[in-house]
Amino acid sequence: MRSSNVTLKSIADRLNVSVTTVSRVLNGKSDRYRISKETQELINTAAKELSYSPNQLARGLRLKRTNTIGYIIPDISNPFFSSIAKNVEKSARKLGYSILLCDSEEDTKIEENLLQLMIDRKVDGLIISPVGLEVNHLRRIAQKNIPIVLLDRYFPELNLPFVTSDNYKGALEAVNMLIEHGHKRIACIQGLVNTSPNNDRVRGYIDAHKTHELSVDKKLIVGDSFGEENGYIETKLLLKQDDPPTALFAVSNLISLGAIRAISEEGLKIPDDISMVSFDDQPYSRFLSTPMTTVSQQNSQIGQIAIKLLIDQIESNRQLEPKGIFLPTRLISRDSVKRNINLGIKAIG
Amino acid sequence: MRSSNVTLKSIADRLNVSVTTVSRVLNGKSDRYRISKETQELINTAAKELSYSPNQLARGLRLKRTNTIGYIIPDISNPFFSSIAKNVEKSARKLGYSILLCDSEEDTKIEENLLQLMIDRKVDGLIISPVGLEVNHLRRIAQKNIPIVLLDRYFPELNLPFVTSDNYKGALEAVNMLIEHGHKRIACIQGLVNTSPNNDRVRGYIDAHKTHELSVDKKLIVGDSFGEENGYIETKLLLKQDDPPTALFAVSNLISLGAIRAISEEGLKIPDDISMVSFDDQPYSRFLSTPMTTVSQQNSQIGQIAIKLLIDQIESNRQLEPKGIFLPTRLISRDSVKRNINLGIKAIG
DNA sequence: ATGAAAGCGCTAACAG
DNA sequence: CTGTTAGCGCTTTCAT
Repeated sequence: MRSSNVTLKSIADRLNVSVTTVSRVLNGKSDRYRISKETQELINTAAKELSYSPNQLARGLRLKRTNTIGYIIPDISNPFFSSIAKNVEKSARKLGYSILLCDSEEDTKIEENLLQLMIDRKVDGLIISPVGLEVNHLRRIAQKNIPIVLLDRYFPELNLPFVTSDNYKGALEAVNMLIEHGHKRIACIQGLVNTSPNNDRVRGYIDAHKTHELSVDKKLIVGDSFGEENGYIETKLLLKQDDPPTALFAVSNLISLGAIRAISEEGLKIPDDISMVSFDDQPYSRFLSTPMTTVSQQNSQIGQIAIKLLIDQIESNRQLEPKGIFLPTRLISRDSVKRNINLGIKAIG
Repeated sequence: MRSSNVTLKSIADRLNVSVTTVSRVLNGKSDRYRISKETQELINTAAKELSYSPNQLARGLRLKRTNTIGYIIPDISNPFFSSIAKNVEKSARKLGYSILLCDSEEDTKIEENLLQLMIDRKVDGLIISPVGLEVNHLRRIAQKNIPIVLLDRYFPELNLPFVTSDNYKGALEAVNMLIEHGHKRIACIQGLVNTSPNNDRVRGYIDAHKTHELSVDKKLIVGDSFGEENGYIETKLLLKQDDPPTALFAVSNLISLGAIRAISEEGLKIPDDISMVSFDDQPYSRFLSTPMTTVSQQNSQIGQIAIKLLIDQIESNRQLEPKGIFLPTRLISRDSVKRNINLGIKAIG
């Protein structure tokens, strides 16, 4: 029951023409094949009347082209990813592509299955924010010459185009600022370890110390996930240390939410008792009980650029010489950082 | 270049058997067709060796079944929708379905096109959070007997299954509480007018007044979109009124963010100068400068139930007797509501 | 226990 | 100016 089934054939039969002709007219190739005005008329009106619409499955099978893009994200409910997803979908749609969306739940195994699933569904290309701990499944894709663009997370050792924020510089700038405000014990609550955004941000954190000839206390680099829970737990522990940090560098928006929870539970105040800066600006960041100083990423550009890169690749039918694109971040100063008076001699700003 | 193309045929040729046999074995129908153990072996190993994986386009064309669900949302970057999307995708994936995701940008025209696009792609069913102002395109779908479930927004006049929060009761409870705290001039900043969640919430707002034999000042019901901007603008205007409200009922999380911005710009404090309660709890709600009293919805259940309902419909191959499911909300009290001392005589809690 | 053939709906090569 | 034919990769009916 469930089908309308107006096909090229049904139109052809009804008008006593061949499916070829119908196909040609309906695909705007009337001129190239010099189809008579009358048959054009006939076919067009019939198609409209029956509200014909081509079966994209059949079309895709024949053409080896589906106009759909596979999109794999580690967590669509994370506002960072969903704001990017918005622009990925929108840009794709404007260029005539649809999005097959899957969530890998930060699980490499799931990601791997999803990848196969998308290949089987014959997507024209892939945008993926990989979990980032394993490369081999991605390398396999690359070898199959399926157009692909990595988003947010990349692999230095892998020759694939990617677009991401300049996480290193963003972190460097943020931690520099903290140090210049007199902080010497700055904790870094990291996300998923060995993931490029994480590594780059931690590297920025460390280099900021080096620049200021400050040693890094390894015990102050903690955590292992981009989630809220991680921020909460690690902050709890940090605050219990013998020599607790005077400032916190939270590597993601969710981490900082967890950190805030822990800090307030301990009856402490930001920035009076502890200063804080967080990666990822969010619409609510400025309205938090202490408006948060953040490192803001260009979420809308990231998605757009990734799609453009990918569709270029698809439509030019050539492998892109793989290049990585780093987008600059912006440090947004609000109220969560205070000069550290204990030792804060060097006045600033 | 771009293809591996291990097909049933290529396996069949290599082993000198028919594609039929290969198909049967690989689909686990060996027993039913009494395929010999040897050929089974042969085929299975060959398939593994070549890492065969069926072309889902071909399969879908033949079977008229794609195991994909079309999902249309008005704004994936809205954390309310993205948290639902998380569970829609996850539940679908667990049951063997993929999600074709599109964003209608709260635009009926786009929504209509998207609907056709999904039908052409032969999705097995549809989950849609419709814009909600127009019904006809949805009615048309219903008539085509394509399984569909409405999410968040529904149409009383339309016989389609839906799942949504009990917006009426949620609003009723919230505004009741405000009134019982002595507020008599409560503004309601609404979302997209004539949309079911909006209408139900506004109705709750009005009925709360009726219950307490309080008249409703129409000038206090303002706004026209679920976005942040709307919250900002309307709050600005409200605060300039001759007899400004002592409390605000914001119909969405984004609206409340806008309202907060306006309130703080005017140098006012929540709840000292104005009380506030907002629909939609978010992870950050408790950390706002004034922890926000909210009406919390069961986002994860909503998505799950919608998918279950839809897949039931798909796999039972029958139209569901369309029923609407309303999920209860929960009022989370925090610090954004204060007893109104001006006239607040009736003490409470 | 296995295969041949038809067909899902479409496009393209070739033919006139 | 139009049509015939083949085929994309798969499943299923009907035969044997």
